[in-house]
Amino acid sequence: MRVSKEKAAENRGALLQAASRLFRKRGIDGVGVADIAREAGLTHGALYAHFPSKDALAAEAFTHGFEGNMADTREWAGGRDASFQDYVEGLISPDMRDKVETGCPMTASASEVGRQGCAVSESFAKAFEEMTAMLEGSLSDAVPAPERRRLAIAAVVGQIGALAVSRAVIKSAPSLADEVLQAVRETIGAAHRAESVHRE
Amino acid sequence: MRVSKEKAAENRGALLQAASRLFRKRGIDGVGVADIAREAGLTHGALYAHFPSKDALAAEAFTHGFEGNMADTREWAGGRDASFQDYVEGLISPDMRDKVETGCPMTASASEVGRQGCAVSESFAKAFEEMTAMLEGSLSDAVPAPERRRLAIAAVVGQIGALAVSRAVIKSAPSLADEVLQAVRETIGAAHRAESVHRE
DNA sequence: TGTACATCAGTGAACGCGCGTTCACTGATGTAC
DNA sequence: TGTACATCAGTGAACGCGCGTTCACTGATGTAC
Repeated sequence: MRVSKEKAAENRGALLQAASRLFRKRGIDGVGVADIAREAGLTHGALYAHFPSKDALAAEAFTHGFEGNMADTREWAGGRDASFQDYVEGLISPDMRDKVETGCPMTASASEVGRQGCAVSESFAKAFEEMTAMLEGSLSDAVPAPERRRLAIAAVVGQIGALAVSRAVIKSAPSLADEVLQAVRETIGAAHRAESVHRE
Repeated sequence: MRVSKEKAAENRGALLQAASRLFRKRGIDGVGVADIAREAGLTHGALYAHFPSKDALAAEAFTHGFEGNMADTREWAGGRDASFQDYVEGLISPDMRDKVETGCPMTASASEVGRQGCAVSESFAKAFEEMTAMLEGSLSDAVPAPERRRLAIAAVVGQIGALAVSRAVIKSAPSLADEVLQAVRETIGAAHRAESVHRE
């Protein structure tokens, strides 16, 4: 039965939200379109009125999840006027590791994206650039411009790698899971300090 | 029909080899047991004479692939008496990114392992420790002992993260794919230099 | 060494199930008069 | 504003297919005598 434009837009949003959450939790290959539709309170047929295929949904859901996560991060950072070091401490932490379903989709799906279609790869690349720009902006003038981008890229990669590894080993080696996060935080901190020009 | 002990052991090895290669290429959820058996020249039923379940096979295949990759790396490193910097340059490179099927299983499956069973997590943790120990051993006395392990962990995480990100964006942003590798290499290099004690 | 037979690696059909996608249909919405 | 009707979001059965796993069976291997 037909539904109002507002309701249709709302349903589309619910599908994106459900897809985004489930893909992060169980992986893109680990979730079926029926699961997504059910969580959004619809049937699987309705999904195809909004998205041409699962792959197209995956790409949009990736962007949707990333934008939501970026908004949360910006709010968190804005409240404390976050420095680069604040970002590194906040993003590469046990809290972030345990927040899979609402956390960063790049981290949740890093090693799967290369096997998905081109649309998902594009969503990932855009998200990576946006995250990098945010971190780059948090670096002070003490770090010369070219090294700013380099450090920002390394921090984002460090977050993605550290959270993925920490999640991978937490079932069998919980203390290693925490050690990994700390090691990456400290190493990025050391590189940050090394690249800073101190003139007094 | 029954088969000689030697042939059975050989078939088991072929199953592990096929599983290991396919899991790296298409992901654990992206490969069926029939695909694996077919590549090993057997039928899917035979697989269950060697492994109790797909999950158990995945854990063994992970270790198998990792051991093979470690042997290759040790041979490569032994030939040139590799330093920490050599490892970083060699492991975080476009060559390694393009070598998915025979490359490091940790890198190929990083974000999927957390969703697999405990056996796979254990294989991952063991592999991570082994890789870390190898890199730690490559660091000279110029770096104090506690920082050696920290740098080694960061380098392994850096490799896993950098290759995963590079593979994720290569379809849509090839130049970013290379930039990421270089940025991580240089940042680990900077941290390495910063942690080295220079007494003259 | 030769024979009888238990073992078991491997086969292939079958199990129930969930997958992504399609499609004829429904009926409230939105529009044209 | 009231009525007639085209639109189309959503339903649910059905499509063909592949999934992981089980199992009765085969027949060469390995062993006991």
